[in-house]
Amino acid sequence: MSVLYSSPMPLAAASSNPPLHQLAYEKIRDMILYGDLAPGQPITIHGLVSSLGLGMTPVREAIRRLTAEGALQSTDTRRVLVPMLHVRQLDELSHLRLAIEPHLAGLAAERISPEAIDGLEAIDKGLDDAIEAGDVQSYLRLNYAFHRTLYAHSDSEIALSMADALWLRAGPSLRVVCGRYGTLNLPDMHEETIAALRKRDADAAASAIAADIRQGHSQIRRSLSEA
Amino acid sequence: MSVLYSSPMPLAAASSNPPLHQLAYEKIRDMILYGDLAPGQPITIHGLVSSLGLGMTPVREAIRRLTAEGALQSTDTRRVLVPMLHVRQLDELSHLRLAIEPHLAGLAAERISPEAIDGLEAIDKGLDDAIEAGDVQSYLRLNYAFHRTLYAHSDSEIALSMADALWLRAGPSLRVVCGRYGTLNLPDMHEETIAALRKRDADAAASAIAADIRQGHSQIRRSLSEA
DNA sequence: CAGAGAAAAATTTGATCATATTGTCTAGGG
DNA sequence: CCCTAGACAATATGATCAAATTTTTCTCTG
Repeated sequence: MSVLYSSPMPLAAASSNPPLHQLAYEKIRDMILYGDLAPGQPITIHGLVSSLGLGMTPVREAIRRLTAEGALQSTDTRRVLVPMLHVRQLDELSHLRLAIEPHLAGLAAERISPEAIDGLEAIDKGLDDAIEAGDVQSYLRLNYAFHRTLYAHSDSEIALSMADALWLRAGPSLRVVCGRYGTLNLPDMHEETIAALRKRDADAAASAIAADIRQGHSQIRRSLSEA
Repeated sequence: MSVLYSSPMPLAAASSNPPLHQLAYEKIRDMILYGDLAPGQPITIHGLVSSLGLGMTPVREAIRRLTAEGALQSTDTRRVLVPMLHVRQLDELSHLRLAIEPHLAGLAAERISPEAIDGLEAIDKGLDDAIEAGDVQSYLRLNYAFHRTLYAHSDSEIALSMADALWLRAGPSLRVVCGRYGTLNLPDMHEETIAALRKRDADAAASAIAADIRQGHSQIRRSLSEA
């Protein structure tokens, strides 16, 4: 599972701290991000209520939040589903990600510490292992972790939240690609990125991330046009 | 964006159609967008419940949604307030708006119809009147309407929703500027924009909107640094 | 009499509320 | 100055109502 709460107190009684709607949000978001929910799949509140073991209110609030972020879509008949990405929207996503993420990477390059770069390298190492093992779950988690961790060093709150929203929109489709082609032909530009970070070269870092995004999206686009 | 009710019956009885949480969302959003809520002002659920005359559940869901969009901010102590924009975040907003809105304007320029341009011109005319009359409410509404209407022609769902979110973040601060300086020294680049649209000149439209954004933000920045 | 299609019942699902529970802030006593 | 009661606000529950979908039933035609 993911790193949930950083407990300042090592003792018990930490489970009730975060509000349930927050917990529900994180769980559902992860389901979307890591492909447990397929594009086009309808979501029912009751289904989530029973599968998450939470009450109705927190789940509904989490759904509202995710809908606002574009991770879910509510139809005119008040039903909710995982959005299906069309080519048109995928191109939009590419454009927006290219407008935001390289910029974040550039800012991060100017601020990130050597230790944090080591951390990224460790993530990337795990990523390579996951690719070799064909472990799609881990691949998706670590790939996201790499980007998210890097961008977090940009110190740009708002842009970061927009990048998050964009990833949420791309998530389900990424999963579909992996399900179809496996993890083998998923090269990335992470090593180039890390090299740029070590040199504190903002432009190079931005370029590497841009290339990474282009690569990934061309995979998704190919997969989409075949379907 | 809002595919609300495609009424099969053109007659009345449409007041109960949209879900209350949707209604609550729109009302609160407008309060933020048009400056009825000041930056830093704390929000209480009960307050909104009684002032909007709605139940607690719809209001809560609307607040979650707005929080997800960055229009509201929830503290670690479970309290909600209108975010206060700091210079740092304002610069971020500028950068993001400049990355997205000129692009939307350019796309719109390639697609918009002459009739729609006339509509924009009418909005701009109303805007000038509002400025002369010192009517801040109308100014904010019409200024938003001008941009929003233009961008809607870009046919870019996702970017449009991000632009909306950015406006929501900037809204309260814009209002503060107007409250401080009135509407008189609020020049805009709308006429240049309209001219560019008539020529179907995407680049010129994008430049005009970029200039408009820079102007507006320099006003806000000045106001912020004085406070 | 078989089958297409419409009407109606049943079921599923979403929306909302009243209320109980839990957590947070505040003011006064130690 | 710290600590604790109580007032206040947010969170969460489960029940109830309404809308929508699916299934069933019925009728009418070929």
